[in-house]
Amino acid sequence: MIDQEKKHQRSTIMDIAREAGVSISTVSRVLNANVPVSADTAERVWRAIEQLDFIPNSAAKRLASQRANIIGLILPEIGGVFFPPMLRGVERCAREQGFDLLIYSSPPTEGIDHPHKKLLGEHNTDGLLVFTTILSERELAWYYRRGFPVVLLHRSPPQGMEMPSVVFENRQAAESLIDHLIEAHGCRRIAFLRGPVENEDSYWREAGYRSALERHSIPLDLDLYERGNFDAQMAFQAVHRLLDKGIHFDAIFAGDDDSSAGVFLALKQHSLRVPEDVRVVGFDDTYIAPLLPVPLTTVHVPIEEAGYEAARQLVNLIKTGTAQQQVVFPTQLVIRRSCGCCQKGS
Amino acid sequence: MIDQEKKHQRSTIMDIAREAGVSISTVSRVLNANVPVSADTAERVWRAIEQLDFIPNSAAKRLASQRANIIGLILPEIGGVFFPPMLRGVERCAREQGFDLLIYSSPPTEGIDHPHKKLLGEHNTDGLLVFTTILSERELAWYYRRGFPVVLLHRSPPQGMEMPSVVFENRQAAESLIDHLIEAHGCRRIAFLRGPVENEDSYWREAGYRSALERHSIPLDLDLYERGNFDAQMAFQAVHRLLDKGIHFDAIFAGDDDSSAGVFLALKQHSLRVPEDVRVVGFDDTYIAPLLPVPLTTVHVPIEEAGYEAARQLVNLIKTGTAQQQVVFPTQLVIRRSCGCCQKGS
DNA sequence: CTGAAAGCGCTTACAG
DNA sequence: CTGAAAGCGCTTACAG
Repeated sequence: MIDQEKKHQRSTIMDIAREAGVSISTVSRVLNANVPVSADTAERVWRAIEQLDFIPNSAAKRLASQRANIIGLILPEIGGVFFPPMLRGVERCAREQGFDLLIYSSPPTEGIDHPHKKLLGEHNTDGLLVFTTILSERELAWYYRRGFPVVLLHRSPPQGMEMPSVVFENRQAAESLIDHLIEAHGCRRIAFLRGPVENEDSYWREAGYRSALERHSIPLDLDLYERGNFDAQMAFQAVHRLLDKGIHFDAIFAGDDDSSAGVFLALKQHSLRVPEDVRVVGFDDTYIAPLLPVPLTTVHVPIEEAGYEAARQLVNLIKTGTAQQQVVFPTQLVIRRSCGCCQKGS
Repeated sequence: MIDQEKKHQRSTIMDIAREAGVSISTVSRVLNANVPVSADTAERVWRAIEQLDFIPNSAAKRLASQRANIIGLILPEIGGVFFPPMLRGVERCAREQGFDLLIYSSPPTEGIDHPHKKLLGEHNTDGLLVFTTILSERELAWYYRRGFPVVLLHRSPPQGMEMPSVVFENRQAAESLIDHLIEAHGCRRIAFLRGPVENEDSYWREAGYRSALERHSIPLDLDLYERGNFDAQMAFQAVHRLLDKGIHFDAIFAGDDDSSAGVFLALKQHSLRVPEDVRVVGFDDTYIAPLLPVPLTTVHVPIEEAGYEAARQLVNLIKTGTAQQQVVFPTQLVIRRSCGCCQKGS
């Protein structure tokens, strides 16, 4: 067991003022550099700060200034390969802007009324970054009514709320992915693993899938439509269901990269080869895409950049009261080998 | 562009006091439930709180109580598959304990003196969770001298500092992993990809590797010793270097699971089959282990549990001034197929 | 069980 | 350019 000593006495702005022979107002001014201060006063103050190893107390600062300089990030759960780059982007921006980052990952909370308002809000942050569907429309409205800065990431604002949002181009990219399978590889029976039901990315990827089929006059076959949930485990089971039902397909659009990993595993257990027997495509181009059993054909999504940008918009909204209505990040088809391309190439 | 309305006026403890017809002291007491309050006063206060949708201002609370109820987590960088479960554990514990979680991921900062002390410390948190080598010994000492609560995760305390730490059993597990390759599969030339130089896990995994070789009278061959850095990219290059130099080996201990992914890729490019030509083992048992081209034989490390436990120790240290000196989590060999076991089995 | 009052460590008009 | 003073919204001895 460790028994910790008494706490060391921190120095305050008053100690600095005394040491430098000025008032605390002046110390505050040199710290914040928002008002002109004579060079040699500043010099003396800095020396005192250095000497006493002074770091301003954030709670006092926040209380007095009515600004927290904290942004909150709230997301449904921390997992998969998608989350780290997003957080990296958010964190980098926060640091650059001098904001602290408070993070909450919340398990599903069905039926509870506004479960989050006590965790993250005007009482402890200046604004909130909200990832996908973690907050219900009612909860978003709660913040919105108060004029509390919120930026949505991977989600568009609900009807009637003008909230800035950062999203991706999903539909077109999904369409070209499916186009590629049909046109370059002659696929006609492309299974689709749908993502989470409420998820917007999921919705648009499906729209792209449907539209590609339609443009090529391939009727939608509901047998080929399965639940994937953007999750390797679920995808694994979904493919097993398809195979157990004896459904035939020549390709699978897994919905995202994580799901593709589960797809590979299930196919292998049934001794189906990729891409010879079944072609597989994902979405996101996370770091596992090139590492999968067959390098994955997928769509590149600039996840870290989007995280950064969302934080940027939030800081703008906090500081200036304005932000861009919607930022849509472009995505890009990445052809590797799981679709059947480059069979013998590098 | 979005232009946000004026901010909504938040209610304070004074509004509640007025509404409930009591003093602010009483409101504070029912909120904190640390002092007896008569049932019907409490009732009235709660009603007022409900009605005015009151949430106490954390900055004021922190300033007045001299407790932040925030723990800080500081780590070198956010990436790989290791990070999400760790953060999930930390976050879950923080939430359960009513602590906010502040997170800093810092790029390498060589040569700067105490670069972190302004980011995370007594001025904005109650204590710090420090992951691996992100803080230098000097920086740790800086916090230590002040009696600031710090718990180390994946790292033992430096000489002379009694800091609680949460670590894993690496050495024995690595040894059994290598034992298995030698005894069950007759390997004699086992390449080793070392992790980051300063990393403690890396150090002990190497110790286990060496000791297994020694116990089987296999001389250590430095040709088989490469830099891996716990990273798929680096591992990929390392394996290429080995092969380009024409060095022969019958197995690779990749150092961790991420590295194994890079190893698979490099071997495939050289048309070497796993496990027929080369057996591969990893460490950590992250979620990609079963998803790799050949399900990975590795060592299970309870990452999320350790994150949770580290946060738990930190909260203890903050609240009671005491914590366990060191918590060592057991690890466990997980045999899959990349070592050559279960060739035709499930 | 309850209230009045001091105090936490800053910021920021207001004077000068 | 600088200082004195009020105030941010809570907590917590101190009395009663």
